[in-house]
Amino acid sequence: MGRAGLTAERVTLAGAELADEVGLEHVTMSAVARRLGVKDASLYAHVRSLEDLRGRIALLAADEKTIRIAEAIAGRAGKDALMAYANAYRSYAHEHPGRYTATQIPMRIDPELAAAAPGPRRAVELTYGMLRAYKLDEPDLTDAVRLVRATLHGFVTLEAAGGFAHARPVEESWTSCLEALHASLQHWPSRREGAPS
Amino acid sequence: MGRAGLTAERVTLAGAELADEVGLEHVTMSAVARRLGVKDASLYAHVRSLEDLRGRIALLAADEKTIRIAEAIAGRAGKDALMAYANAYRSYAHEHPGRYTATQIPMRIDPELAAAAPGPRRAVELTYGMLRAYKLDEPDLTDAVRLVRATLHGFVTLEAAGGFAHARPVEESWTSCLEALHASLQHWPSRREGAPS
DNA sequence: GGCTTAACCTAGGAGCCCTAGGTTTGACCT
DNA sequence: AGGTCAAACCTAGGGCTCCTAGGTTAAGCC
Repeated sequence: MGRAGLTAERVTLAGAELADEVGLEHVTMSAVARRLGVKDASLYAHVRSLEDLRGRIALLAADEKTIRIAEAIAGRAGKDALMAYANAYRSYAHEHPGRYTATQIPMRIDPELAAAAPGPRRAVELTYGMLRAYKLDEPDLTDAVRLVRATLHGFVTLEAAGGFAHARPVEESWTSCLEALHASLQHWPSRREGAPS
Repeated sequence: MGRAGLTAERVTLAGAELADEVGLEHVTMSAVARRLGVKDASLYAHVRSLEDLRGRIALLAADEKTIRIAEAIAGRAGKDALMAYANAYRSYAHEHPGRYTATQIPMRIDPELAAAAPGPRRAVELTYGMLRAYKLDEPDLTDAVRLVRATLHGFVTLEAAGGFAHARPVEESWTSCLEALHASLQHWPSRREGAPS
């Protein structure tokens, strides 16, 4: 039988696809190997361990998500940018639930591997840049970044976990929450006057 | 050898303790059995499966967390109640990280078991009650509940995952975010005038 | 004491992670 | 074209996990 042409990237991608289909917790070495038509032992030439594989999936997801967001907010500012950011964030989580949950694992990733991945670092830069229009100064700016990340992450994960059982359509709560978030940023507590539309 | 006097509750508690010590993903039938001085097969008389055990831990955690919050907000209202609620929420997550992560798992819990546990249902009631002082009407009220839950859950999980690497002390960001959240509730977008202090 | 129930056991199958060491393949070099 | 070498891929197997089936033992009740 011919060989599959495996590589760390291909293994990671197979794992990511599997994660989206069956959930990250069911991503196993054997399952990935089966999907690639290969024995599980063969994967260890490309990936150190299952945990390493999960870390690579997380890094891949971070990169993809960052790119999505960057495209979405390009050329926008203020409220426009916030909405684009949030919607890109949420739609990525919807389309790639397994990859997204991979990003929440406490990062015990190979440091040199993490250093090579631009995703996480760039994501932070994007968020700071997106908030620039609200004219916040440090340390308020960092607090605001954390509020935005917490709100989006929290909403998306609660939604995925089925935490919103009420009759009210989730979609409308989502836009309401974004409006409220925008208002928070505009009238940040420790600040005097308003900010852009 | 004498018998251990196992019961579903004791097994669940052992699992919860283990989860807080080593992380929920390392809570295994064998590990719980070892901790109880019993063979793993013996646990299946009390708990249907590993997933069932995880669900029971989640329910236990939901109950405990709800009680904590209820005690914290008793006799308070408005901003006072919001702060007490949030701090109780976060401190529970800090003290019981394993139990807390159990609450985020997509609930495939035995329905009749879930029906017997008052935690989740009561938690919702508490949150709605806590927000009463902000005088929001449906559907804004539900949206606000969702915003509060998302913000708290998001902040706490990002914090636990080591997502706040910046120099800014997390504690101060936390109070900032709560101030912002309070302001959001006070000036909810679709509403005219302000609300209580 | 006998009976019932439940608590706890041993034995074992199947699947998973990962290591050690062997074989084959493809690409490059002369 | 034939030789070389590193990589890709394999088989074999140990140890751990979840879970089932069926047997034994203790506790409570008449």
